[in-house]
Amino acid sequence: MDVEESRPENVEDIVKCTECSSRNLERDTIRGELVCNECGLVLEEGDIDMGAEWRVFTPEHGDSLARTGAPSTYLLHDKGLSTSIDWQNRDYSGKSLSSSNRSQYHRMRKWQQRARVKDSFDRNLTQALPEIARIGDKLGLSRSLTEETSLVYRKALEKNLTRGRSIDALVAASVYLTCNRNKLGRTLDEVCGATRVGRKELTKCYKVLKHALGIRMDVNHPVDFVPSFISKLGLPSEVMTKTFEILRLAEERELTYGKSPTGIAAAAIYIAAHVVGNNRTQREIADVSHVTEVTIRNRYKELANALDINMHN
DNA sequence: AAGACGAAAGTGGTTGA
DNA sequence: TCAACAACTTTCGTCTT
Repeated sequence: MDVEESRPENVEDIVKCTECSSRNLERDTIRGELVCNECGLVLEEGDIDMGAEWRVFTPEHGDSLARTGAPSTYLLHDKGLSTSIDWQNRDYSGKSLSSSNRSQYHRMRKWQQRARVKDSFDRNLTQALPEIARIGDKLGLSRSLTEETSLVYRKALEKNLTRGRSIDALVAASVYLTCNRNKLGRTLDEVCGATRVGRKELTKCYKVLKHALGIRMDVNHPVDFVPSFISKLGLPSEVMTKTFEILRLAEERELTYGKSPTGIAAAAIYIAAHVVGNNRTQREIADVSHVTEVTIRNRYKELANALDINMHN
């Protein structure tokens, strides 16, 4: 019943040495270790030194050395770098402003707004960037990836690719391109499903984008999809290792050319799962890989025959 | 009953004239 | 731009476990 007991031990909880039970412990902030002074056992390591790396003699001195602010980000149309003027009519100490000052601030705010979203470029971005963030969230993409996506989108804007195209479609294409470039193994349909954009429009935009930005993309390989599929199927890493082995052989023997990489990946996983004894049905694998059972069947027969793999065990 | 299998017909993308 | 083509899908009846 004691909740405190089940709580995972954190650094501050360690009060006794596990070796000699001494309470004479010392935290070495330079090395980031918690050391027992009696027997020398290191109880914790890899602790992060939160201190500044400079020495400060007066408070003003400290302020002058600090160089952090809010992080710059491509996800805000002005990269979060522009000044914002508070809407409250108070000065820095919280006192109300005089009426003449108030009208002055009103004018300043107005011009600030105009300067911030100054042209169609920025207006476009203020629409597109939240959409990128939204899609990224839906697809479970990392922060750095959405940042990269917005960078791609900015470049697309600079090349005037929006003319005659919807912002949403271009955003979706940017997301898909960034995913591909980083070998995330996201399928076209997944990206499609996270947006309001049709499949056809997306592929069209994607091609234009790729061409305009001069990005040479090596074709997707089956291996790129494996980690994502494996985790969706809840299969152990053992199966992943086996799958990679199968795929390596398959590429060597040129069994993969002209075939859909997702189909090959799905088939290899199907084989690997059986070999390892952690079976999944064709249906289950078909669902996560977005290919049909028939395709998995055709591919896995080919692979198993060519690589001489016995499935029945 | 569930899963695997394979035939047949249809669809969308690529290629080459 | 069009036809030919391979890969893939959908559908469905049959076989196996």
